[in-house]
Amino acid sequence: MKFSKTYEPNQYEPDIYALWEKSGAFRPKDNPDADPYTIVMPPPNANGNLHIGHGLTIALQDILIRYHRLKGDNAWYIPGADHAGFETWVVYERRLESEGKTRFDYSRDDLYNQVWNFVHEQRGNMELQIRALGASCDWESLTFTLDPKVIDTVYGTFEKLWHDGLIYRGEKLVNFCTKHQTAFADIEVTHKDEKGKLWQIAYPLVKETHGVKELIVSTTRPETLLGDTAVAVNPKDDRYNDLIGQMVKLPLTDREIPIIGDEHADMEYGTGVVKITPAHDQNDYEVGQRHNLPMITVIGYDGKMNANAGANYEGLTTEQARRKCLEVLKNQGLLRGETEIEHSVGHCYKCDTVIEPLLKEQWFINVKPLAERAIKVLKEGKIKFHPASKKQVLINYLSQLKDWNISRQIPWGIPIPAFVNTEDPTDWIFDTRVDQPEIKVKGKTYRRDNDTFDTWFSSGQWPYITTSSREAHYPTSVMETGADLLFQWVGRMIMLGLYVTNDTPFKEVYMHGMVLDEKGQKMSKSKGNVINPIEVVSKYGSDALRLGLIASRSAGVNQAFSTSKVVASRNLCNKLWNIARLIQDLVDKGKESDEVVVDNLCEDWICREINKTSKELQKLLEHYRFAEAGDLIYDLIWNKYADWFIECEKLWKDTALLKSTFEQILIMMHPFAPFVTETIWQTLSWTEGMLINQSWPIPYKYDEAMANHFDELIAIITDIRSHYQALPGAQKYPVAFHDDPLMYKNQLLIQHLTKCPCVPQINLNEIKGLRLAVQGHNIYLQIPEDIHKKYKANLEDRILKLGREIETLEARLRSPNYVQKAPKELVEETRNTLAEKQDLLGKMKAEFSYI
RNA sequence: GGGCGGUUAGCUCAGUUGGCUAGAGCGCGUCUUUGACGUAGACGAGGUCAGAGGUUCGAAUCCUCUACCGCCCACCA
Repeated sequence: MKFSKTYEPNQYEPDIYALWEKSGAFRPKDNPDADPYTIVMPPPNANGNLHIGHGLTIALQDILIRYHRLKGDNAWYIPGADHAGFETWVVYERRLESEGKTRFDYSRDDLYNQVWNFVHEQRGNMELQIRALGASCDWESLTFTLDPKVIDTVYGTFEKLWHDGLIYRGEKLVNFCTKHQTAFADIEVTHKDEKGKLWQIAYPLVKETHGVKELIVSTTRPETLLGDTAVAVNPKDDRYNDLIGQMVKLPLTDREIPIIGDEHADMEYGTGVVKITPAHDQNDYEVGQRHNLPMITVIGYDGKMNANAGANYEGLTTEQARRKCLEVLKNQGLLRGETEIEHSVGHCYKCDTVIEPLLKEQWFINVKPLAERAIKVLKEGKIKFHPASKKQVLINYLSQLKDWNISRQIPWGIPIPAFVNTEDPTDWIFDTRVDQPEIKVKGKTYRRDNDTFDTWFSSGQWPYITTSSREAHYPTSVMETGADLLFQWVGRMIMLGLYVTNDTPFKEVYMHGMVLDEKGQKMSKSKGNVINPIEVVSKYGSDALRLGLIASRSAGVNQAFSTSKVVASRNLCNKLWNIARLIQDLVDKGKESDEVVVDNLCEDWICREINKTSKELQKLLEHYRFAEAGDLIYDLIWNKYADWFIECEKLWKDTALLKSTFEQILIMMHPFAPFVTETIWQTLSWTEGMLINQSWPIPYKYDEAMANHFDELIAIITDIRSHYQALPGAQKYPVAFHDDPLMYKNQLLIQHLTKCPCVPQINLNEIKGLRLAVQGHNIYLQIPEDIHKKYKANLEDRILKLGREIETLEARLRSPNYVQKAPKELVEETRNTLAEKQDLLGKMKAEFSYI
């Protein structure tokens, strides 16, 4: 294979990935002397396409995994696929709808099988996309969330919770979507602030007391009046507390309901009287529990008023019922006013239907003991968070967490392994024979619960399920996922992990923010601003996407996608490619020598820079500072290696060192740009094996003084170039020096890098021309006097600038506080710098006066 | 109502424990057809680090307040 002029990612990426995969490079090495390093991939939806967020998540995880693999750890990156219960079900139900069918046309088992086939038709796509992103994951360990081992573990956990009394079945108010016909956990409900109305309605007292004839309640939902079973006042409220125990006539009905005293009634709000509808409002439900109030359900699961609402209202939607109630109340003179308010309304996160709190029998987890344990562990600092602030946010959330409803009324998911006695609805048993609608136990018939688990109940167990075949890999090293999943997923993994394994599921958590569109807007299909990562890959390459995504991005912060960053990254890959092309060329033409000898300034210097970068890179990656790490390697490759070292080596042509340094650079760059680095490795004539399997570089030996000298040379050369650019005309003038060993030894190099005509050594009495403003050197551009005069303004600027710098330093040293209190080295350094600058200024001024 | 985060160059953003001349990419200006790369090279311009106060020898960085902008949680009838 040869190096083409530009790097064409598409030409190599699929083959390179196949090479890795076939060779088994993604499998953990299981080396007994090495440390395990484990990342579990948050499983993408099995039947979905990857979005740009997956691009980021895989980039971050794969950088860590490849880095640790190079460091010699037993790196294990475990891929997954999520059956995504509700998400997938919504997609499938839409498809049924388009065929004119509904879920009620089939049995649950039928539907399950249909969706199973649907998902398996789609599934390969997602996996191909993960490959295109370069994820070096162990495909043999791929776990699908409906694999038998997952279901077994989930059932085991359910059983354990059952036996420990942490699972209960109860009729409670649940968040119900009347379109999707299923309940949700609290966290799945999207709350939106909306404009609404607050109506005041009079409830007449049955018996006038102390001159009070009626109570006025305020409500945003007049239609629920039909289900009221009390009105509440605050027991401390002197206006009303002597009415407690009296009855009011419930308008629109012939019922009489009691006035009760309860703290829930806020004296400050409205009239201080609140209607209580235990069957349709969470607060009222709790009031109802405290006061043993009857619960009257007036809204059915279809979202329409039911028979309890009375013949006038039955069959109406809540919206229609609301209008009718208001109209009748108005006619009866009981509607006493309305005010505009803004209040928060729960919506289904998929279809936006208003979530109806409805009474339903469901399985709940008593989360309190689980949450308390998680809080304890978090407070002890057992799990490190990035960003750190997320830890407290999670603790706050867990502290107020309510019991978790894990039942879902959808057929796609893990069936709940519970059966009820057909003769006795309170007799539930645990049994895993969920493929049978009915079972017989001890002569009694039990019917299967047709509900499935909340997907997060199984995902919450992901770390110990996926690592079960290699126990040393649990707890996993780091959980890298989106910041939006802190409560939904991370919190639950911690709770369930502690409960089932007595250990935290991971040692650290890294959370990335959302990738927004270029304008900083959230991406969504409806806005049409979605960026497809695979399109970016095919246009710029997988590495460019990866580098572009991690650039300038810090933990937990939402940030816009930037095409210009992807382009810059693509250019970097091309740069690396061309460095390879040049080095290969030099190697081909050079003589055989494999001994690495560091004998030029630039060589000491590049060895030092590589060592420094390697050390710093390790530190940054261990602290999850991906963007800074990316910048650092960029700077090494482009600004140091290519711009200085390679330029110098065009003269020295030390092929052994070129080979060695370039290999080190490829290794360090590999986690960030796996494809181009491996492609280069496979293309170079002398490299063996695969880059992915190499070891992190060992530091070079070099001479620090030599490296420092090269820094001086850089300053000198830069100054010369700067003058060439600023001087009138395009003429390049000789660079003369006096009493300057560095210059003496590097004449050739200076000529090569500045294109100056010559580098003469001169005597003291020959000094003339323009002194370079480089401390500790006597270097002069030999420019004619007339040019020198024309250039006067520029020189004055330089002298003034130097003067300002000196003033700053002097002011600092004038302060006795600074001299006494600042660290000694710092003060010493300031003094030295000042002296050098003063010396230089003196010389420049003296020489300037000749003009 | 509670909590979290942001405000740094024209744009998008970095800036770890306070330290000397505040960085990057893109954009901008001038120059360069040097056989690795024009997806390039060289040089350069551009910042009162939102505002006010405080701590400190020293603050973009720590503390307090203010303004504006986001996000999350919460049962406000």
